[in-house]
Amino acid sequence: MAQNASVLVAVAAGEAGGGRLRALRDDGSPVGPVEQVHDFAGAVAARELADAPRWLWASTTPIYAGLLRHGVRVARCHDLELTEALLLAHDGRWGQPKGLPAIWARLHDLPVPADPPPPDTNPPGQVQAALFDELPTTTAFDPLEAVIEGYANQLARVAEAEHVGRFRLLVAAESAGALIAAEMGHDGLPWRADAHDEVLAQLLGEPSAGGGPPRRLVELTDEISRAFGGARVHPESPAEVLRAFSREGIVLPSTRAWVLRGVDHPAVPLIIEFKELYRVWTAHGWAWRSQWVRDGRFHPEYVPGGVVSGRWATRGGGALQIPKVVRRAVVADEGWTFVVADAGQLEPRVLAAVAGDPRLAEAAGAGDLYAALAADAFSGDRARAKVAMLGAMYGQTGGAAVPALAALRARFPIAWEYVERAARTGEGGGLVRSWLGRTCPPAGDERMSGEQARARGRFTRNFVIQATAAELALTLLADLRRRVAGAGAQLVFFQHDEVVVHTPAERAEEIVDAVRAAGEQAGRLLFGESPVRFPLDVSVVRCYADAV
DNA sequence: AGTTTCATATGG
DNA sequence: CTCGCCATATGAAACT
Repeated sequence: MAQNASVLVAVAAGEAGGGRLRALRDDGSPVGPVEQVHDFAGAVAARELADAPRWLWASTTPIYAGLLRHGVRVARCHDLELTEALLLAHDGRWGQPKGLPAIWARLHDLPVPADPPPPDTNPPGQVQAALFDELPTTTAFDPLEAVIEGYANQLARVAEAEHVGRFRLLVAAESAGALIAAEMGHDGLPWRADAHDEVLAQLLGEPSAGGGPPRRLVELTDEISRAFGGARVHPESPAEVLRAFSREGIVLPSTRAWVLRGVDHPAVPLIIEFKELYRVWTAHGWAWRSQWVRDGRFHPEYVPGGVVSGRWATRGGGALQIPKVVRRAVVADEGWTFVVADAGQLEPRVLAAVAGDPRLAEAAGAGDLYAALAADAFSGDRARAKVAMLGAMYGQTGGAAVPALAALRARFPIAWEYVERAARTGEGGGLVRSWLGRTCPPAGDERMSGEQARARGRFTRNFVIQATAAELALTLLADLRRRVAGAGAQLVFFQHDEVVVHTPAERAEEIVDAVRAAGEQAGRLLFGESPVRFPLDVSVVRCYADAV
């Protein structure tokens, strides 16, 4: 590549499919003039084919959705708004407006406009960018110039981060995640209506004609009413269920399933079954499918960085809470298969790595961390080792796990101190960061009561682990995306520590290797030559429900 | 009637 | 074992 070739291209999508582009050097300084194009997607596609630059834009979600609809994909980008959120939080300025107009206004000492509210739940296919409809009308504001200025400013601020190299990795991973989220939402998760119908028919019976409760729910309602002596009870109403029990002399604090399980009454198993089925009917039944599945694909709208810890969220569709039974409907296309990979025991492994506790790291070098932990410090009792580990990461203080926690503390003092320190920082009103530098939001109130402070301590204690786990998963995903692109496979689902690849069946072994390589690479990128391993449980299955 | 909160389920 | 973390989504119940 020629010495002055640009590696970055700043863009601003315009109206009617047009847009403007400007090539930049590595340091963010412009190389050539502003290029005005009428076919924005076409221009991006041509440039991507020529030398695959890093695309610099205000926000991936709206711009890339438009490109994807034109069949255009890119390898790399820098998402200005997501990066701004990371930088503001790193600076203790969580929650300030991060949209392009706000970024620009801060640079020019002008009043900072509020960000537009997130869009309401969109019906599938209607996700549309209105990004540039709501910009200030100031003549000085130019979206493309604002993107370029904002980038130069962000480069300088990133260089001031506490751990610069790590923070750069975080910015890259966050931006790559935004590309992947848009692609996954666009491509969708294979969803077979006939298999879904089979599950629903088996659980619920046939749907009723008027959209009312299906046969099995009607039957259960009758049986429950009979179990209460014949008076009509609506089991979907917790208040009514509590009243029905109290008429029988049974007073309950709630109708939660685990409370009911402790009650000896003929209605209990019926109510529990009703709740499970009612849930499937309302949240993942026929109505859900007609809203979210089209042409054999479920299209959720992922929100990268939507959770404070850096995990993704979704808007609508409940993609991250698909019940296991319903996953029967996720079936690979004919001649295709799924490679499902799950980063097991991710959070304790992350703790071992970030704390640098050699003894815990040794356990985390094993395939089953809890078993290794048990052999080391819990006389082989794996279950006890696991509750102790979870209790330490969540800040458990009471219950049966207390002696196990003491054993953990005695045996792994360095890891223990790492989470304790995070908790103390939170209790004292301080901020904590993930390994790559994602910073937690500040406490809501300046002065915290004792219980509030303890709750805040549990939050910051867990944040340092959960947020680091999220960035390991994101790094893995970004690396995997590069690896699967050449095999004609697609990433179709991602849920915190689990990824599903849809691949031509004959390429499955290649994808399995790619997944394992991505896992190892992600561990190395974050933690260098740490002995901690991040092994993946990998299944090759035609149906998602069959993944182990 | 429309909006907010509660209760309960699901996922990690 | 319901404890301690992060979420979304639904309908019912409680409000304005």
